[in-house]
Order: sequence, then structure tokens, then C-alpha cells
Amino acid sequence: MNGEKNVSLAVIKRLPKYYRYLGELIDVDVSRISSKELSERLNITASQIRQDLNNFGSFGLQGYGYNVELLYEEISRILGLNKDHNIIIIGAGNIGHALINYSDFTNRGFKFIGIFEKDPNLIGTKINNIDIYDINTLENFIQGKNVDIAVLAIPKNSANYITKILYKNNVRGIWNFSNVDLKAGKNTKVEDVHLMDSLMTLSYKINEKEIIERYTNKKLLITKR
Amino acid sequence: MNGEKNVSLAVIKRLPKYYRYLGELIDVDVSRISSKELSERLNITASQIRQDLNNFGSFGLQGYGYNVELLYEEISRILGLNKDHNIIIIGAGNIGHALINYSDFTNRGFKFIGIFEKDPNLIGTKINNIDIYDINTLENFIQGKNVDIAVLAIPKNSANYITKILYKNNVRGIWNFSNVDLKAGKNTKVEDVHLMDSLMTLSYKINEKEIIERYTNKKLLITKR
DNA sequence: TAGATTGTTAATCGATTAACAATC
DNA sequence: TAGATTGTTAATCGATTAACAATC
Repeated sequence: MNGEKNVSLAVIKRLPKYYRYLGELIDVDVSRISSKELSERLNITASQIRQDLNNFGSFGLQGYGYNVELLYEEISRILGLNKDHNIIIIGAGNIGHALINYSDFTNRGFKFIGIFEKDPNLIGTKINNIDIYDINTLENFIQGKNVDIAVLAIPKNSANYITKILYKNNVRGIWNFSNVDLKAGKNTKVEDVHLMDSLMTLSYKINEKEIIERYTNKKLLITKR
Repeated sequence: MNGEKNVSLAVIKRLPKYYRYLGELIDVDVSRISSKELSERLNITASQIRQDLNNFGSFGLQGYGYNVELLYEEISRILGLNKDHNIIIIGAGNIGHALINYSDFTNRGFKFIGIFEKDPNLIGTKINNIDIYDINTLENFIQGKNVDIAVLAIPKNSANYITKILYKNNVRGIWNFSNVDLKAGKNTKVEDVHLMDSLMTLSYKINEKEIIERYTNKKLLITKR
């Protein structure tokens, strides 16, 4: 039972970038690339790129580099994109709306199969041809269909109740847009998208100089006393 | 000119979580908390929490812990949330739409002051009482108003052209939802929100076991030969 | 064959955790 | 005063970078 080495999340988070850029190369008929060239374009060291890929296998050729199409295919498999995934959306608000209409997901095999809402005015209608169901039928639906991923796009006060249902019914992944921190369940992985956190990070970045100045001065003053 | 120590982005990314949780504590009238208690709730070691905060100052008291309200205030200042920020949105599509309607941003001092579009059917209309302007008037608008942050929510083929305008006019930050990797400009910071990358990461997570198995087996086979 | 570039081991760097004296 | 918990220094761990032998 060895061989079960874990790959760090930092590595995984870089793979979609490689994948995206390789896709662009294919579009302009580039068939071969070295880690050095990738490195210059992606602002990641060549060494790191080679290390990342070698977590999964030896996809290159000495003296040649990487075959673009082949590497693209491999990364697609590593990311699980060779399989279809069924997605449901919890919450027919703005975010749910935006995601449903984003065709890139569908093109990569992510299939929206239902939306769940509590607002009776929305139940029974459709968004982009996907049915909106009563949130109370959620558990039943999951038990009947193969749900891989649930998008959580509801206010935080209802999030706990819903996630319990998702964990209990072994939904494989939660894509969390709600403003709560979820722990992964026994059989359920979680990926957070905290827009508010992201905006706050940007706020820090644009004010950084001033902030650092203020706080380091304060610390210096205290230290000097 | 010393004292200009830099704080790592990993630290900054944790601050909004502290901030959010402290806000929740205030709501339920908790006035004091230790790093140990925070630690249990946030799944971050107490040591790390203390290290993070001490990048900016000494906000606690030995034998007591932290005053919740005071710490909340300090983090708010560290994140630049004590100031208002003017935001414009480039692209009146689904994402732009979703963000505009998300009141949490407004409550934290992020003020939407304009939307820019190229679709003539949308120009002149409003979303949530914010005007939609012709994208061609963007540069003029920026020169006349104080734009802190531009949200980039347009297809990638037009992204390059627009970002050039933003850099040139020293917009302080770009919140990038477009499927391109932006480099920070001389005076412009960038924060990426790559939804597609995030979804791919989740895809990896839910398929991880199988993926690791497949690839480590492959490597073992190769090694054995 | 000579040149290029990989895969991989070793060195470095940075971030996290542990430990503890200072002090409320 | 005794107990609790900070701020901070030191130790550990993990991730990134450098170096180079293997090999196309």
C-alpha cells in the first residue's frame, strides 16, 4: 500500500495555468515547447515546471522538450477533465445565474443538471434551459441522480443546513461561493471561492505601502520606548 | 529607509478569515478571545495566528488574549477597509451583473460608480441604478474620476486592449475575472479570480485517489523496466 | 557526434510550528 | 501571587531553485 504519495495543492493549482497556455499554443499550431520557453511565458521557473510535471510522470524528451498536444492531454487527465461531471446549483441568485450561463464549463464536461431554490416564484421556471426545483426536493434528487458537484451559492445562514444534506448523501465535491468556511466531509471535497476575501486582498495590495508604513512605524515607536 | 519589511501574501490571505470570524463574534457579543480559541475554530495553529498578527503589531495582552472589537478594527485597517474604494466594472455580462448586485461589497466601502460595455443595446441602461457607459468612453471617465479598482469581466480576446488603458491611467487595482493571466503594472496591482481554474482544482480533488493511483502505477512500471 | 533539454538529486529559501521567557 | 496567554526566538518542515548526469 505504498505508492500513495500526495501531491501538494500548490502544484495542482498551477496545472490549470499550464493547461490553459498549452491550449493557446495548440490554437496557433505550436507542437513543441521546452520548460524554459514555458517558464518565460508563465513566470514560473523552468525547474518548478519540470518538478510539477514529474509528480505524475515523465512527459518530456531530453534534448527536445514537450510535445504540446500530448502534454495538454495528460494534464487534462490529471485534472479529471476526461470525465463528465454532473453539477447542481444551490441558489438561483446572481452567482448561480452567472455560472449557468458560462459556456466554458459545459465545454469542459461540466454538465448542469438542476438548480435548487426556496423562492416559490422561481421554482418551476428555468435558467438557460435548466430546471429550477424546490430546495426541499434536494435530498431526493441527489439520491436519484449522480451528482458529482454541488455549487453552494446561498446566504451563509442557510449554508450549514444544506451542506449537511450534501455530506450525508456523499456529493463528491462542493464548490463553495457562500461566505462560510466549510470543512471537507468524509467523502466530500471542498473548493472555496471567497469573493469577499479576494476583494479584501486586493484592497490590501493597493494600500500596502501606506499600511506597512503605518504599522512598522508604530512598531518602531513601541520598540524604542 | 529600512522598516520596509514585506509581509507575505499567505499571511494577507488569512486576514479576511480572521476578520470574518471576529465579526461573527461581535454579533454574538463575545468581547475577548485567545489565539488558542481562534485556532480551534479556524483550523489554523495558535502559533500561526500570533505570528500573522505580529507582522503588524502587538494587539493582544499577556494572560488575557485579544479584545475582539479592537482586533476587528485593526484588521479592518490593515486590509484598507477603513477607506472607501471606487469601483468600475468592465463588461455588463453575467459576472458584472452578479457583483453589482452583491450588497456586501457596498457595505464594506466598495462603491460601484460605473459599468462599461460595448453592446449598444446595453449602453445607456442601468444595473441596480449604476449607469452603463460606452466602453469607448472608458479612458475619459478614468481621467475625470477617481477610480481605485476596475473589475475585468470580459472575454479574453479584448482583455489585453482594456488592461493597457487601465495601466496607462494608473488604476490602482484590477480584479480580474477574465481568463487571462495579468501581470501587475507599475502602479497597478492585480488580483485574479480564475473560476475555471478553481473548478478544475475541485475536479482534481474529487478524482485525486484514482489519478494518483493511475500515475504512480505508471511511474512504478517505468521505473521497474 | 555535438547540442539541447529533460528528469532528478542536492542546496536553498521561506513558511509553519514549537518552545518559552516576559508579563498581564 | 498563581495562572494564563502573549510576543518572539529557535527548530522543523516543505516548497522552490540550482545543478548536473542521463539521453534524445
